[in-house]
Amino acid sequence: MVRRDQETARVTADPAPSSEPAGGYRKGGEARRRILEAALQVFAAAGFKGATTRQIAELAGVNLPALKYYFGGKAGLYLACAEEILGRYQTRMLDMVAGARAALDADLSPDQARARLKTVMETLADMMLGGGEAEVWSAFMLREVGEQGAAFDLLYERLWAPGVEVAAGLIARALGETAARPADRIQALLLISSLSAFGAARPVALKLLDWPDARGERMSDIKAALVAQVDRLGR
Amino acid sequence: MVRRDQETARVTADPAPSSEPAGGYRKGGEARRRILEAALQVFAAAGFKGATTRQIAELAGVNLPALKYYFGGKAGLYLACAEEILGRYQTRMLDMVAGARAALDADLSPDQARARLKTVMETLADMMLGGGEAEVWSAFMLREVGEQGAAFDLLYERLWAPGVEVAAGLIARALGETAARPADRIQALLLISSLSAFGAARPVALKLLDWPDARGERMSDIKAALVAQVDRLGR
DNA sequence: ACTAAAAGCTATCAATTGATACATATTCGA
DNA sequence: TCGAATATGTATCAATTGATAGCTTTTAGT
Repeated sequence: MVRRDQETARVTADPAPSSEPAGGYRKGGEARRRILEAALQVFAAAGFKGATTRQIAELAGVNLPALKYYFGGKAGLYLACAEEILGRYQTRMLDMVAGARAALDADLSPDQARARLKTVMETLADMMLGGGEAEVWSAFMLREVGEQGAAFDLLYERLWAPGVEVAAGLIARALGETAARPADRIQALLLISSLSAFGAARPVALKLLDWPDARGERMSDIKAALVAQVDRLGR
Repeated sequence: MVRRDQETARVTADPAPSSEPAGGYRKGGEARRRILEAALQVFAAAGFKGATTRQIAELAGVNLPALKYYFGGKAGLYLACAEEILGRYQTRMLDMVAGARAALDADLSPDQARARLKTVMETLADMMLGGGEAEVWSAFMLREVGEQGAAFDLLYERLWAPGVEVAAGLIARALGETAARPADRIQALLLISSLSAFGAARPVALKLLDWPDARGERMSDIKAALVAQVDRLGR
């Protein structure tokens, strides 16, 4: 599977404005946004290879060459999706992560660290499982984790590694340690990965629990279980 | 994506012996096994749609029509893989699961239940992460969980549901309950899903921990974290 | 050794898919 | 209003892919 880089692809292409078109035309940016939104959904549902450009174009309500025009091709569109997700995720999580980092740099008590970790996990659960648009982002990222695709490094450096590191730091502080040990990182990884029970494995989980969905009261049950796990860390 | 049923596919085909060929020819069964083995690996790595029949044929060292000859087509081969996995998994886990069930039916003490759950998790970790052939099976199943493909029902009924149910039963008993409550099932799901940190998300985990692999001493660290989680259940 | 069944192989087809050449339409600054 | 930049559309290509028709080779029973 050859995935040409977005830049490389656009060298052979003609006028394609990969970033936002300069002028701000009436319909131009609109089509670009619709394509990106459609691509997010289709890529999330089918992965890079499974998604077809025709599917995306149809869902976006544009014709096929529009994808090349705006993103240089399928690979460029995929990368643009990853960057879009990165931006949106950071917008949502930045305050919380920055707050946790600052608190860790200052003197955060073990109990405070534990409380913060609970909040982080609840927010993460809301985002990844809550039925909002972030659910699509999570599905996209989950595929990328498995496929080791073109966006892996980007998402790893900017999202996953910082996220796990903060969680590991909070765990370490909750246990009264000065810095995160490998065991803390393992616990952080296990904790975050357990969310996949209702993410990637949701069909199994819902069927097994005889739930129609994972909203409302049932979401509260999930969060309660997560909080309980945090509560018991190191005790 | 149209996936014809294996049987349907074989109606139009000619002499294809989907189950083991009658006679027991010298080379016949050998080729069939090689195809199945190759298909397991390729499907696990690329998913149903991502895998190509040519890839499988090449890895198996056979020509393309051999796939149709023995399995009726790509869809039939996929189903055969699922059944093969089911069989192999059950062979490995049956004793443990049956033992746990029997113990639950008899009077198992909370501490005994907890110890048994630890063993189950360690065995599961060895299978899913230990680098053996079962790792390929796990990858195959993980894709099926996400894609909700043709083998979903089969694997759910015969593998996932019984497995989670046993784990939930052990958790319930460990907590001194008489039967598994929904919260116990949730905990069981979270516990098992956390293994995906070193399954589907292994590249991320290894990079983050700066590990070359997850074997030997490092596997012990993972198991220790899992056992610790079980140890803290309900405490 | 002979025959029919079983197994294996080459060549090719039709459908799908990503890409793009090329024509047309729209927008906006002058 | 004119023209260049921008945007959208149609038609088509070449590569990939699953499938299979038809031929050859091997095997097992006699």
